[in-house]
Amino acid sequence: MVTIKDIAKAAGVSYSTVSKALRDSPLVKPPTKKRIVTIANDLGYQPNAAARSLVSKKSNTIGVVWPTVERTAHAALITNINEQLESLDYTTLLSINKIDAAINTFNRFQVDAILMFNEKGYIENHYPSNVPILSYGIAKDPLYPTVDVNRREAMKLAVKSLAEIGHKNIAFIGDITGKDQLQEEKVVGFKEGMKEYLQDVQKDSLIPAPGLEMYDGYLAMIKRLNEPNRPTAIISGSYDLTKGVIRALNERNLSIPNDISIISYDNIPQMNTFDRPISIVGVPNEIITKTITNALLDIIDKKEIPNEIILTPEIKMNESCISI
Amino acid sequence: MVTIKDIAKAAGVSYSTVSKALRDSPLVKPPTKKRIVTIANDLGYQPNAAARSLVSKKSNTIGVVWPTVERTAHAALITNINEQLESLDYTTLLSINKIDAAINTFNRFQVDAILMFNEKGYIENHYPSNVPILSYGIAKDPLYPTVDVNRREAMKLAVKSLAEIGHKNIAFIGDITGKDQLQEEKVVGFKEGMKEYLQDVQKDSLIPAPGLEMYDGYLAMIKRLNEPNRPTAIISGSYDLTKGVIRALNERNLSIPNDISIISYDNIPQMNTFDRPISIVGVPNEIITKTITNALLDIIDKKEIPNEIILTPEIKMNESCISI
DNA sequence: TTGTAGGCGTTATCAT
DNA sequence: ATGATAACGCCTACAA
Repeated sequence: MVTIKDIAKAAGVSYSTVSKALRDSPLVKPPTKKRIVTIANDLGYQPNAAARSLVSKKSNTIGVVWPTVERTAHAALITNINEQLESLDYTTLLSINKIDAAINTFNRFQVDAILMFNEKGYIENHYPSNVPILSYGIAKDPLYPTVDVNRREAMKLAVKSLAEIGHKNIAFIGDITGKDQLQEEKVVGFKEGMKEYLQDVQKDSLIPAPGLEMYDGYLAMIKRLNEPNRPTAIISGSYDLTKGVIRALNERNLSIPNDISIISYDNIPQMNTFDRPISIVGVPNEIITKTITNALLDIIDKKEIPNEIILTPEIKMNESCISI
Repeated sequence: MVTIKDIAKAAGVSYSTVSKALRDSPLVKPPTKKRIVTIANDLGYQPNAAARSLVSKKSNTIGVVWPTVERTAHAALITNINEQLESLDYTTLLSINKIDAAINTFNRFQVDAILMFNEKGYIENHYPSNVPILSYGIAKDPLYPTVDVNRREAMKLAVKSLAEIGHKNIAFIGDITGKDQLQEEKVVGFKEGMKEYLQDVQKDSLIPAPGLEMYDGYLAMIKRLNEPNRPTAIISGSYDLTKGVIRALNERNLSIPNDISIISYDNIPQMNTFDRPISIVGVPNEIITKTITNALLDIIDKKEIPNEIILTPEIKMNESCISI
């Protein structure tokens, strides 16, 4: 392992000069600086994070608690956040350990902040941590400052938009079991919308998907199509479900939008990869990640941030929906 | 942040005694030790990883380079490895940055070893690193010690087993584009097996799946079933594809194994979640992870390890295959 | 403009 | 059995 002392020796200067040079301090003459930097590169110098954060109390690192790798739902989010933080000179480290273990690890490593993915929609415990924590998920009486998306509003918005162009028989497809709070919010929003903008939710307006994968959407939709009273519009709870729904409609030779209009939740770039445009409702991915990144930087700087940052969804209607 | 000095003050001892007590050294009297530990807990003491690894040159941490979170293929592997390392008192940290950036980060943090997921099947560059690197993926002329699975052998084994019970019309379903070396190995193995144990590969013995997800398997299989000369046995390239194949067969009212026998690659626990047993070929997940964990520990201890550790697949035949 | 010295939290080697 | 002290690699006043 090559240290600044090695560089100092090679450059014939003191190691504090090296330290300054490498941090591009104006206190060192350009030629000296240049020489030192060159030598550092030649030697393949890597600053020692341990030593650095020991003295500076800063690691320029963000820890992400991510207990369930298997769920790809948030992968796009993390990829994005990672990129943004990198451009800000922060390193992102992930831990897939249990929440408490992960938080412990990040405390020992003195990361500057912790981002906690609150996947199930609730956090049971308050975990002791010297490092500030930001949570992403449902913001109901949150133990930590929380960034969340107003899923309820998103669904109401979708219903409203469809009602405005004459739809009455609208169905929601998604997880309606109530086990996952994040999903439950969508159901509630849908119901509220139906009550507000139309008469009420008919029983069969909820199409239960056994899971949130594409295939679940496919199966659920096929099942629904075999029953009477076909809806004129579908609101899908997620991108993957939408994929399945489209496949089911294709299989039955039903046209979007002539037979069925469709709006999908999840405002992510992948939504544009369908063979036809699909109307979208949700908070754009970049807005979510930008918000999280900024909040992270703010809590690092010990700025006051609101305890709940609730993002408002947008709707992008296009030719996947027609008036009726 | 509470340090050992704070504890020392509170306990009325020197901080070096505290250090010993916390590391459970025999050099400190039991009562003193107990008192110190209690105080440490009360104060919520967390050892500082930076200071510790600075002096001990050890961080008890493994860095995992994982450039593509979106691919769930290795999620089960990582989860397992993480658990095993945790039980050995090692912490696992993931980075989804580009390979070179990730390796840099881990070098700065002085992790004890780096595990690199070689997802595409090849590593282009040799990345400078003071920390030893272990790679998981194709071991062809590897730049780093590598753990890999003999996918080729797995496919040959599958063909052999089917040939032995009388099958002649065997088809392989998977990625046959040759773009992914890991997948290509399977194709080669299948072809070799067909040549060795039967006459040859017929053209339509390869069923091309556009991707590796369940739905790809479903589509590809449906397409194949619409063509003449139905195979009597299918060898599937992955767990997800198998899910799709089964769905397609169900849809066409074809019975496993009466109409078609089936063997699937991927020896993972999830294989047991089908509604019927499916024959499996591959290296059991735990063996892969055990091997990786052990190799990691070995390179940390600077033990010599073979440059390539190629794992030999097993086959578990069951009632999803019948004689013909 | 450069060098010296103190300290970050911890471990390990000495003394006491 | 306990305490003092040097060292790990780096940063930052401060001195020269």
